[in-house]
Amino acid sequence: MRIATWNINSIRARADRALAFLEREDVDVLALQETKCKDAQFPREAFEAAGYEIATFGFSQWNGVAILSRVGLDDVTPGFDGQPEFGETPAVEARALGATCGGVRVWSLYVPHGRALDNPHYAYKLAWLGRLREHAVAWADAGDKVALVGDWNVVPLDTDVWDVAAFEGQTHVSEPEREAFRAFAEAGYTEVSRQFLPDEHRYTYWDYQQLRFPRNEGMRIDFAYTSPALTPLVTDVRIDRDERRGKGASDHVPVIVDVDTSAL
DNA sequence: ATGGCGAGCGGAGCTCGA
Repeated sequence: MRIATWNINSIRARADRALAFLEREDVDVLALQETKCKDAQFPREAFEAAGYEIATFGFSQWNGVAILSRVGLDDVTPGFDGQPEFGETPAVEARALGATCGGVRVWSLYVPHGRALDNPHYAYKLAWLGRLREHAVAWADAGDKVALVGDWNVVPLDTDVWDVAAFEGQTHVSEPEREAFRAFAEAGYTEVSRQFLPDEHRYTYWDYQQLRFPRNEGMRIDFAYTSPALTPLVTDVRIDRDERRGKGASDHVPVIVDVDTSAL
């Protein structure tokens, strides 16, 4: 089974690219982030015609997550219990969606950005990751095969960005964020993109501005954490860097995880 | 060259992103 995760930066602007990607890479399950639409606005028809079931979770033009699957889509869960809220009128944002696909519990995650170290969004980000980790521990203890995939908005290592000094004092590289990210590994999860692609300066995101992609000045912020029961079944991970090329690309590229489900 | 912000909303210029 092939699972992919992709911050697509608007599904309506890039439905064609998503369809081409699914076909090109023969993807079974696609976790999307930043769909940027309400559930009713999601362009379902083209994906259904291609053989996918669709679960969406979106309230507005902000955030939004979805899961497409052609290997089953069960127990769909918008958000996780106790998910921290944000906003003037605090509310759960559309940043997490769980579904069971072909024996694997997949969570499409769009971790809050943080905005700045002194911004309330930063505390929100840390609380959000902390609460998710509590669930992750319980799922691992239960022996579940869990894939926590998405845009984590954390740069775990200095070598996951072209010039870490340029990010001094900013979000994504701060120690509390890195600690919150590592906490999943300490809970027994394995970030399998690192396992299969350990080389430095291998990015999943390049800003639209300042020729970041042509200069290969990017960041590695999209990851796939697998639970102890799932990790041994992962046979390969790839980053589809070519998806960043050309007109109309998202600023993120897909991360592709292959799972041996022959025993499931 | 793989390219110089992009998307949504709304109908200009703002918010958000990382």
